[in-house]
Amino acid sequence: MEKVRTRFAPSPTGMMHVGNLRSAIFEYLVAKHNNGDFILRIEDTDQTRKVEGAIDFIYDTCSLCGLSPDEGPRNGGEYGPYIQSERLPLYKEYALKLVELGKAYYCFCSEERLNELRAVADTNKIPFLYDGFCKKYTKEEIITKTSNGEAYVIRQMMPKDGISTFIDIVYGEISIENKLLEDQILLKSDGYPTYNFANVIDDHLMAITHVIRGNEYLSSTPKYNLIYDAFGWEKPAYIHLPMVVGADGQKLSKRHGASSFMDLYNDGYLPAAVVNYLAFLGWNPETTDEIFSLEELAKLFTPERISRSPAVYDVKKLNWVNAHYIKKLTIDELLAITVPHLQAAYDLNSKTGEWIKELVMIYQNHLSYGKEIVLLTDLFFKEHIEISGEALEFMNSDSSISNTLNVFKDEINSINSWTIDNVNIAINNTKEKSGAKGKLLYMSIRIKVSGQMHGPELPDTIHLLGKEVIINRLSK
RNA sequence: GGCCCGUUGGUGAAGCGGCUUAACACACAUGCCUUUCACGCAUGCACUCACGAGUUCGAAUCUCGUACGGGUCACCA
Repeated sequence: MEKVRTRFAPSPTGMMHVGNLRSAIFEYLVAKHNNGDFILRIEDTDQTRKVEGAIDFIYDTCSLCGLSPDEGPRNGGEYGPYIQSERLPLYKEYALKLVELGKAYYCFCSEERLNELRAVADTNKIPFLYDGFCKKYTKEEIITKTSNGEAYVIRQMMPKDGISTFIDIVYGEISIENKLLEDQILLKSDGYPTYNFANVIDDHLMAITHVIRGNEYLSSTPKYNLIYDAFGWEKPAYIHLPMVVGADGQKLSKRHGASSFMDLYNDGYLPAAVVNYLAFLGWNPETTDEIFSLEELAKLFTPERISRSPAVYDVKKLNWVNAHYIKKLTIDELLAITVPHLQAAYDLNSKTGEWIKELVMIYQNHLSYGKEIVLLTDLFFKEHIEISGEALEFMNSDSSISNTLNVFKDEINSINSWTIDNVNIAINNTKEKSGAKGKLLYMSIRIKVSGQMHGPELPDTIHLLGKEVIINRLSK
């Protein structure tokens, strides 16, 4: 059997969006499930949108996520080059071949004429399709025009009747009437190919067996198939992925929060957790388990189980998955994703390394992502804490509370050696001397010293806060 | 507007003609655990699968229509 080859083909336009990453994951998974190769190809045919450094970004994201390409611009391979701007002569050669085959033609139409055509279509409320005006030129006319330096593009010549049908592994049989297909541009006037052309040429030349991409390409796939047919090439298997949308059902974009992978990474999300979560966007294994490593996913992954309906990118679920991974982290790994955020937000100069370590540790089970540590621990860095809302209500709910807190303050004061055990003894003594117990004892103290109703173990919290701060807060 | 795709609970999502009295997870509620909250554990939570019709002994599952949502119609990918 021929070796399975998939490709991730991003355009280097900046950030790597979670939607792109998710495509890359699926592409990687299909390849690895079949012991195949995963290829990285850079589609930089739009010179106006090119962003410097974007290729590094793509590589960094892939390597953080464990999606290392078997072939690509940095590591090479026998099908290179893997950057489309370095393959320009190839596209021209194939475009010209297509002209010779009568499946493409030169077009000299100006932008003005095209705009007029569009305006007419618009007022008539019909879809705009290029009218094929330039098909009329003879070979001689074309030679004259081009040697005069007239700008031209090369357009694909579409059949005017019949129906094109293809099978998509996810969506099944898709049929589209040929008369709806536009004579799309293959080669732009700047000599660069369009995506529509370069993509097909490269997929074939690079021996890609499975084309995996977003379902926005579903309706244009027949156009690509026509190119394969014109050259007599074998067509790849198609796997179109359901779109990733935000909670409002709209296509995922900036306003849905941190949807660039690097933003997530910088906020202390773990790549393994993000990959795990993203793999479940529009796919699931038959089991009900949800936590899998990349290797496990590769074993399990079958494109037949990809869903057809849009997948909702849900940060709450991501948080849950990420929290799951955080709970398994070693202390050093945990420090790595939290301490930089603490440093950025608070003055840590007066704190010892031990203290910071203890702080981070008691929050390990409470953390959804690294940066959240800043939100959760502000009670350790604030000069004044405020008691309000439900917490204030609780403090006013029983007249015995202020006496309990006074007793507790005395107990804290009498501690000589500041240890968690001694803090515990102080709490126990307070219970005996004041008669307060359970919630009335613990919650009162918790609120008074932290201002919050939830948090890690109370003795741990008190110990970390320090005797001086505790006395201070109990005195207010 | 034409064409293509989708529509299961508060949310995400299984289900692919009888094994479904519709998984599982998040959220929520209750109980247990912990001398407190949380964590963890247990239990509960869709008399029903957008709506209408049809096929069938039998439909969330197949067909058609309607409604709603999305995608696509660039010298962008």
